[in-house]
Amino acid sequence: MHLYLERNHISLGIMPMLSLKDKLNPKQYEAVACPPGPLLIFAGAGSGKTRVLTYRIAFMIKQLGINPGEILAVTFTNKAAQEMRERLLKLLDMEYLPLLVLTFHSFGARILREYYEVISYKKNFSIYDEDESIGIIKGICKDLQIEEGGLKPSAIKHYISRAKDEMIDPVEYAESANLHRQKIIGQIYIEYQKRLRLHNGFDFDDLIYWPVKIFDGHPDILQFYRRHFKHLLIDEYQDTSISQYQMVKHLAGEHKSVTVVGDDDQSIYGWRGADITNILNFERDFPGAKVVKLEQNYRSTQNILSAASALIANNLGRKSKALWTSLGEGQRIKVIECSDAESESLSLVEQLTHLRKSEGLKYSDFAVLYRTNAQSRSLEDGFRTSGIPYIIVGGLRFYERMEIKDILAYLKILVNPDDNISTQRIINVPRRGIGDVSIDYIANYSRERNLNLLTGCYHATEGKVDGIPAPKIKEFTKIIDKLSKLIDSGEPLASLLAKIIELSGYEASLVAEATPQSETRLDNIKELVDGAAEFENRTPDATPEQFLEEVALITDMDRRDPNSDAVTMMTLHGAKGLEFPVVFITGLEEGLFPLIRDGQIAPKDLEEERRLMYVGMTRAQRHLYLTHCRYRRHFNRSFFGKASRFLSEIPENTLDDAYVDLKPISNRPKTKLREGRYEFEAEPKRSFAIGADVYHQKFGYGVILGIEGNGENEIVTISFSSVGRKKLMVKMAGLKPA
DNA sequence: GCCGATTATCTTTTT
DNA sequence: GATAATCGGC
Ligand SMILES: Nc1ncnc2c1ncn2[C@@H]1O[C@H](COP(=O)(O)OP(=O)(O)OP(=O)(O)O)[C@@H](O)[C@H]1O
Repeated sequence: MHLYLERNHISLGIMPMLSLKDKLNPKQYEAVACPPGPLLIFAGAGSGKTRVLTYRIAFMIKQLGINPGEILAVTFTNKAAQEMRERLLKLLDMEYLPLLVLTFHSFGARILREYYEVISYKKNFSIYDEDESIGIIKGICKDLQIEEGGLKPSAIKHYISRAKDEMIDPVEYAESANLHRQKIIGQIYIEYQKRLRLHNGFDFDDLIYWPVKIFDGHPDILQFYRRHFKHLLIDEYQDTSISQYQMVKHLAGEHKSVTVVGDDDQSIYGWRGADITNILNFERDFPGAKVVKLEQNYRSTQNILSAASALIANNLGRKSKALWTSLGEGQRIKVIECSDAESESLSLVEQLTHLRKSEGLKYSDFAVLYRTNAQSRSLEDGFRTSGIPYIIVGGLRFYERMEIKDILAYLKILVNPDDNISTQRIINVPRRGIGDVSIDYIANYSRERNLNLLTGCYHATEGKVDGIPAPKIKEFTKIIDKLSKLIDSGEPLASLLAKIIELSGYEASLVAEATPQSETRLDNIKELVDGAAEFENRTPDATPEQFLEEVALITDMDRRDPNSDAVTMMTLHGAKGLEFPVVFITGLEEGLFPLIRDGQIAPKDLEEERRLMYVGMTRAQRHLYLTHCRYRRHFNRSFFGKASRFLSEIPENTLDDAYVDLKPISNRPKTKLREGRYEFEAEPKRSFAIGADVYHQKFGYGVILGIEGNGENEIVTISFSSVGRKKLMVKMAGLKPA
């Protein structure tokens, strides 16, 4: 084997073996270079699984001479796909790679773009997001007069999604339903699938479900894909669902060149249908599979690794994995107790500021992680007031914003007129005097005649729909007419969107509103046009449908700009696969993390929370901080007091005791004035800004953390490198800017 | 019937 | 602390 490779390298003169062996340890190399066939790389955090996967692709292309077009690489997020592609380009020293690196969902969408006909769908289908899917379910509950029996539409959607993950079709689901609740869901599921088809739309789960169905029923199509993609490589295999697994099985076919990498301890998407048995049963599913275990961690120091390993050892029934590092003991983990969320944020600022200076780190070397998106609000406050650059990734996505979805809805119905969901969305946006009652009339009229809603609108302009004054609806159809002409004449995407914004009256209505909110909305829709222009540049012969598809599947994670120096704030889920020199895991309170609803948590859910903690801890390279608060306002009331059980599962000897139980700083009294109906926070003149570096004669250098009082009574909280936190009167302290 | 404004509700994690 | 159901004025 080695001989063969050596010879190849010499004759081809590319990707010298030396560099490959330089960059991989023997185990990793074994995985990278083993001949195509079923291969499982099963290993703990930071052991280089993703790296091995990437190198294996490069190896296949350069050393084995495999045509890149025959390789299909699947990642968990679009961002991960993009990163892997970039790394491959660099490794192979190429500018263009005809190789597919994408998510299961993107891949499924591509299959459907080719073969929508065999499942009786039409061209230019829409892809519905979670909100739109739930909207359809709400409509069904209303129309069918189904008493949901306390089931919320979002809960119903969840059950339907899980069914699709398990490839259970609506009729099957309804027939096997035993409980009353399941029967109701089955009924809704049947109607939901019907309506999706009627609107020529798919939900996220359909993007896997239908391609698998197509493969099930059409051996010829399956054969085509098998011939095309002879080598499959899948990252984060522990978080694949049953439907995704079936897709892999289908595609693997006889050739069975399937490389999967994963770590059962990092499975954190069970709630979304991920099935850990996929990875645990790989050897059974693919007889003769080679298994490579990687044990050296290249990311974290020993303290961090020991702590994470001890924590995850509390889970039962896992496959234990050895993990070691040569990076040394490193710093101990610091636990910080704070009085409330506000002081938690300030503590982060304090630690970050010191560490940045003492270690010469960049802001982008830091990550702040949390369990729920809602926590980002209080966390960002301290950063904002201290002027520390940060970026929140995840949460509300750009393309999920109301104004963006409104504009895109216009584009969607131009592309897919059957998309009643989008028609309904913008028929009266901006307001043109067509209320809910009128829309209902047109909707009923349309349904009775098997027309889509848009066609119904045209009928209404001819006075065919009772109770609808033609002129108002004509205002709407005229806009659609004009836009249709533009799209038919091949108007470029960005200018088409600009026309939508103008002709729909959307822009005018926002300008007229003239509030701070309408201003940002205006900015956002302009950014949308810019984004479309950028998309056109990147993919010159792209169609509007392709743009809509990209927009439907893109994650907000892409917003992390590698060139800007900012602290990253994101959920623990979002941090999967990433690494940072310094990681703060926040909100470690019993109830919040682990997250517990209605006072109870199932053992398997608790284990998933623990895996999430494990994922979070193992993102850290050199410094790990864990914070928790004594009090936290959850939403309306309710506060936690107890520290998370996870903290007690971390061995004492990996913790820095100097920071255990740090005294909480007192709450800054908020000076709030009421004036009319608006609330202002007083912003008096300050001698120093929060975050400023200062010098004190006795205490030395420090950073301003907080400021209270005014003029003569101005008091600053300063964190000094020498003595820690102090409160001083500005008048007396004789502070100098440092 | 439509619209703007006020009240109630509810908040995990995401492709 | 943002969105959805509800209310009262036009
Ligand atoms: N042989 C090696 N030599 C030097 N650095 C390595 C080696 N293998 C991996 N690394 C580095 O270790 C870090 C972790 O690698 P990678 O992200 O591939 O691990 P992983 O197993 O996918 O991690 P996780 O499962 O925790 O996301 C990366 O910074 C990578 O560059």
